[in-house]
Amino acid sequence: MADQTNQHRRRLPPSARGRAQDISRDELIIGATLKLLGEVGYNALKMSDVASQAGVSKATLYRRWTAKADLVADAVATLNPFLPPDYPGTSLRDDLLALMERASTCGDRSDVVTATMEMARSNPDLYRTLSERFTTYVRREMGSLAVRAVEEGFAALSPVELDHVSETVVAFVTHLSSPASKTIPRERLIGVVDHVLTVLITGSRQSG
Amino acid sequence: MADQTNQHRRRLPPSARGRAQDISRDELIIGATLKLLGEVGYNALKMSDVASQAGVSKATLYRRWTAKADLVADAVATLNPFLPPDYPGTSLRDDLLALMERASTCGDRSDVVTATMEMARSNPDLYRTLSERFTTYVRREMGSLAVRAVEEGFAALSPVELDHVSETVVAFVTHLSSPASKTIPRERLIGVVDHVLTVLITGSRQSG
DNA sequence: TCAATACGAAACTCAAGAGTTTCGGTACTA
DNA sequence: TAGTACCGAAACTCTTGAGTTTCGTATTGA
Repeated sequence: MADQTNQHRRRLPPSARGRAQDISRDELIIGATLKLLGEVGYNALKMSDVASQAGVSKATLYRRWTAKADLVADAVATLNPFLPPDYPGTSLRDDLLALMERASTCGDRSDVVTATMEMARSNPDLYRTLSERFTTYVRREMGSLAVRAVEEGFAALSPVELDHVSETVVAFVTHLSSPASKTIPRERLIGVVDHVLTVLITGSRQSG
Repeated sequence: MADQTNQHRRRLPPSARGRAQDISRDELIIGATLKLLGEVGYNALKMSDVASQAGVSKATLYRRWTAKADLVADAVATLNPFLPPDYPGTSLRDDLLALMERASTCGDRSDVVTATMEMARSNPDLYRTLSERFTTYVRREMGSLAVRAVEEGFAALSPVELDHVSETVVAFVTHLSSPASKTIPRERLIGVVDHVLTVLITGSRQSG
């Protein structure tokens, strides 16, 4: 599992001679970028705000990234914490819910989802990359859930069907990530799990 | 069915005396706005471009709308052609596909969907309004399709279930409206219809 | 006919914000 | 210890684009 994340890193290389760059500042800058990105979105994000939020000078920013778009691209690319959710394992339903919650919060940075949509038009490549990464993550997790579903006695899903269930999860997470509410109400996630995902996986709906 | 669309019209009222405004220019301006909005999105949309595209002077624009946001809001509000699709009526599947196609093209202006997402962050109210209108439209059409499904012998869907199917349609349409491709590939729509919507409505999947 | 307003064209004002530069000083390396 | 590159702070340049104003002309209602 090689890391393909660094493929498109846009951070400028530090110089060979002279005083070394303080690498710990990278982290501060990326963190500040993500925080502000979540709060105000891409267009309203100001480099000067990033600098002051990171406790760093603007010159330091531009010593590492040549442009705002590059910095943001690298920052968002950092959003890897697509760790497997803590599956309660009590039921398929509960596990699905756990997955939805994890996916919709992106590891505690839910607002970045809408910020990404905002960037989509001007940075289609970046959008595509993130979108694919996200889908891949969900698909992988859904695969393991599907295995468990079979163990619970449900008919197995074909790979194609699994793809569609995964896409459904992604579609709902992005759709529900409204810029209005910071977090997706839990009831809505439950509704999707009970009335959509469960139906797709088990192939039958309960009366109601 | 009163028209609630004009509720928030932001166009300035014309003066009582003096030369009358040429109302036919409104149409040109709105048209140009929608066209450019689809092409370049909201942020990159320039008022001067709208003016020249409409064959109108910038002064004329500002005689009618005080700000870019207002013009765009009115323009997007125009996007009412949420007419019922031409249902082929040959099968539930075909009708679903027709609905998906209609919804995803918004009456031939598919790009506006992604432009709307771009505006979501800075204009949450506008986004909410459009989103609700869209959902309402899909929900209404889905209702009539559900009736037909019952006639074909499928178990009836509860209102709650119908809501979720409708939301699924909306989620997929917005999700598939990538800024990359102008139109959503038909195969993808078919995939969603066959592997998601049909399953949700009929409550069973064919062997995959 | 006349006052009021619309129209296009084009020059204009203004604010915001990206990116740069300078400076006084610090830290690393050879 | 000399040279180089780092750092923060702050002033700076420049572009972009929204919104305004002016002017010469065309309409309209009274």
